[in-house]
Amino acid sequence: MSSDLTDSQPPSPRRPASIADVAQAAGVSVPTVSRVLTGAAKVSAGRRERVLAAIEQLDYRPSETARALVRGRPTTIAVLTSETTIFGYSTTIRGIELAAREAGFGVAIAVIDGADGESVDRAVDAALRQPLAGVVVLKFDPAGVAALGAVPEWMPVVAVSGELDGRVSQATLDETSAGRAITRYLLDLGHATVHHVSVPPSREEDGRTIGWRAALTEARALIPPIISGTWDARSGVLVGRQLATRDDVTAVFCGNDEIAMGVMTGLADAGRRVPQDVSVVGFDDHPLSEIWRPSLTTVAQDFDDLGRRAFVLLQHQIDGDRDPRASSALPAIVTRSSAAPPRPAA
Amino acid sequence: MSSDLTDSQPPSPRRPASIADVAQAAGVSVPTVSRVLTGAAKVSAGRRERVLAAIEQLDYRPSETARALVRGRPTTIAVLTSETTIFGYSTTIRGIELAAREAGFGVAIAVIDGADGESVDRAVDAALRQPLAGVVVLKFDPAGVAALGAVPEWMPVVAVSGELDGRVSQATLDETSAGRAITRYLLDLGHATVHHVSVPPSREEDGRTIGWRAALTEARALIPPIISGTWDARSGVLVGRQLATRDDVTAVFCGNDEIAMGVMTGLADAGRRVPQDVSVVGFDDHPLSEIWRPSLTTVAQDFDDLGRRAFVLLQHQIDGDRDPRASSALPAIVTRSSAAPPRPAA
DNA sequence: ATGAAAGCGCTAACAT
DNA sequence: ATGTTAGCGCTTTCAT
Repeated sequence: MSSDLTDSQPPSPRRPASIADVAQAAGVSVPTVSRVLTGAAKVSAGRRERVLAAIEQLDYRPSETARALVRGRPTTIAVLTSETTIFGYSTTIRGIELAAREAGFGVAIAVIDGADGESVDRAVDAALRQPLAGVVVLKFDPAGVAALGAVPEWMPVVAVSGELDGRVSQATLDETSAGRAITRYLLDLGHATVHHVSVPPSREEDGRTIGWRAALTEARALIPPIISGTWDARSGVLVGRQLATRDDVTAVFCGNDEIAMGVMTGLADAGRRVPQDVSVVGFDDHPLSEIWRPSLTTVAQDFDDLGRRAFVLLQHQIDGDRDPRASSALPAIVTRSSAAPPRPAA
Repeated sequence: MSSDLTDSQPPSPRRPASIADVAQAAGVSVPTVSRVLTGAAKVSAGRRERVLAAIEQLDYRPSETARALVRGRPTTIAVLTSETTIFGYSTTIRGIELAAREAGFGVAIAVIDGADGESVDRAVDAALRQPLAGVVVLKFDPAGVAALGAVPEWMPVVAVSGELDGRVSQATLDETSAGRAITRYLLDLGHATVHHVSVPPSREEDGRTIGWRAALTEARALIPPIISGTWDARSGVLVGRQLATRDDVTAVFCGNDEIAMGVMTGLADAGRRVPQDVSVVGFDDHPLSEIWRPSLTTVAQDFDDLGRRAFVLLQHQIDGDRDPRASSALPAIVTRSSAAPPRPAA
């Protein structure tokens, strides 16, 4: 006798409907609502209908927090990252998000402002203030490395990229092999050696740099000094202009595609042609690499998949697997037009 | 057969220590432990010491889940977006995150897979399962528009970009004025008219398209049919090749920089020079626009600031302000090298 | 099949 | 300053 459906529009409250609201609206007990929600026990068709209708009408969504409390496990994971706008980062994050959602987890994101202790702690603290089932740390750079160190022992965690550690689960792309392969590719084209413009490394030396050196060593080629770039493509332009002044530079392997584009621009600004005068290759397979002219020969990293694998690893941790696992994949060379055999020496 | 030799630590309980365990170990009441944890009230030095010691000894960590449940005031906001990898989106998200963290809020991110009802509901459900203080919807596209409609009435919400609505708080960039200004710029350069390649609009017609038409109308210029592009720069290449076959096209205004780069590539592939034969301008000021050759004349949108403004608006809503507010800013033209006066007619 | 009661771990309101 | 009493929103006994 209480719930006529006439009061169809409740004065939109500033708070979400609770399970009690639904129970009252449907004229059943709270556990009954819970039962239709979870399917834990049978509910008569009639009551189930009324409950479903009430849920619909009140736009009710169960509170994951309350569920987490009673079930003992949160359903949100956090991604710790220093960057969200760079192609590799954002694509990895998307991969994590997709995989997490399929598994019923939400994703929170915490941006680390810098690699210094205070910035890192602030970001990690901010992230850990919410109930978290686990954390994925994007360890593409020093800030990520620092962040990983600041995550408490007891928190399930997986690192993405970076040096293989063995003490923590890790999803990686085999940059070393890829760097070696693309350097080898340039060498096989006939270049005497390959110059290298690095991106800010997450450790002493990035995998791609290590691979580059390995290929050079194997080929007994001269190992030129590394040129340090930043994440900003504009730094590549400067490097390109520098390189244009040197006759001995015929092939350049850049730490990522943005830098490679910058280098090509700098080279072109100074009148050198790519690939006729200088071959340039990148790393990542940025969406614009194909559009760029000459189109960029590069290494395709499957960041989406990297993110997915990271989440799978994290789920193992969350499910109680204490042993760190590793997941690696081999990036593939994408041959386009920015690399060619060197011109015969004058 | 009971215990391994390695059982050096206190009998590691299968469950983490609770506040009750700490209270018991310290010989105080549960609220007292809570008080030293939160600092909500004074605790005598002696008891505080014992509590701290017990916490240390039991390796106790407060359950964020329980805290979240009891506090009621959520400290997380969610960002609903269909994209995380496109420059404008990811930069806006970063702006939101930074502003939110400064204010003590965490940021969850929910990706909308498509504009259809089911995808939208899934994303909104995923986001709303955790306690949320509010939601920011990135309404750059149809999926965002749909998502905004799926957010419950009672939830504080702000829309970013899109058509001005008045029924919801909204942070925007004045695309219409900007589109009009850059079209005007091309007209003033001497072009008879300006062709327009649009990006997928969030409504019938994007602000930049409206501005473009307005400028053309004001100048009594011919209004050519709109060419529809996608978010993929490669579609721009195709458009560019098409355009290259037409003698009447001397100026092209593209809906974003990636498309503009694609169009320039298509034009160049077909032997047309930019800006000598055709002027091309973009929208957004993508980081690579400056590196591109010829460097791209475009409209700089301050997405970071857009994100910040969105959060400020959301905080008003969260603080109880029921009235929708609007925050707008005017993007600025960045003059570079991809636009020039038309060649005198043959 | 259903409701009443208990309790997850914590903080807040109310006592003292 | 400290303990006692109530919940937060939900699931899970345990009766019926």
